[in-house]
Amino acid sequence: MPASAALDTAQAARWFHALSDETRLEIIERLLGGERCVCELTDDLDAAQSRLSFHLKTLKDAGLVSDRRDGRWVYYTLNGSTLDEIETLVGSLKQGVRAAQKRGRCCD
Amino acid sequence: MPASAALDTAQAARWFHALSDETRLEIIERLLGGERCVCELTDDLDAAQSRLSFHLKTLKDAGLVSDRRDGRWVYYTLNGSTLDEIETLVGSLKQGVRAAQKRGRCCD
DNA sequence: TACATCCATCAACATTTGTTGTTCAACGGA
DNA sequence: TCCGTTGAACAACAAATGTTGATGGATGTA
Repeated sequence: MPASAALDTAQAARWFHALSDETRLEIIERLLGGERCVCELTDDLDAAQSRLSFHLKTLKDAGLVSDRRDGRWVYYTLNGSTLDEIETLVGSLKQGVRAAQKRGRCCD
Repeated sequence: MPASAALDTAQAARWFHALSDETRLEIIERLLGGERCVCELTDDLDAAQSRLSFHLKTLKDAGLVSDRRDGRWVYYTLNGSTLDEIETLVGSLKQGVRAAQKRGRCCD
């Protein structure tokens, strides 16, 4: 196994892009408190419904949140397993840097 | 102390945005092998120099890489400590989700 | 059935990003 | 000093992204 497995840059870019917007991060912050429906989020964030719908779709397409319909409401939840994968990815980058630093030190 | 300290969404968005582009991720992949000058990167990635300069600036502004001039060359390195911070951030989100799931399970 | 609410989707627009080619400053070698 | 190389910065353009307001489908209630 190589020090850092080849990075799936396309997947990583999708994940990080989903996380790269302040509105979406604020949504995530709210979802840390547990499941929320869109109407709660529009209230909390004082944002137009279509705007939130757009961002929720972005988060959903990236696999960061899941939705569940209950009657008239759609509830969104954070997807823990995707966060796991992202943490693993960042961790492996970190490890790669450490290895590179070690090599740098020994062979300069 | 709240389950998850308030997220610095502006900072987080800056970091994730820097990581949200495939070209930049490929640069990072190369830097995992250690310090590289711009000319090596243009060769490796077969990209225009001004394009790489643009992406390197983005990475540098986000604090993900540092540069060092040596004569005619400028060498870029990954910034391990920023990756640490990002990993911590993702980790704390993850922890937040777990806590939320527990709450969900017990009080439904 | 008629009506209100919740939310996804769409079009139009504004803003932000990324690309390409060019110019210019800094540096080292001849 | 003159010349070639490295890489940052800029302008012009192209493409992607986010915002707003409007529409319509699905659902629950009177």
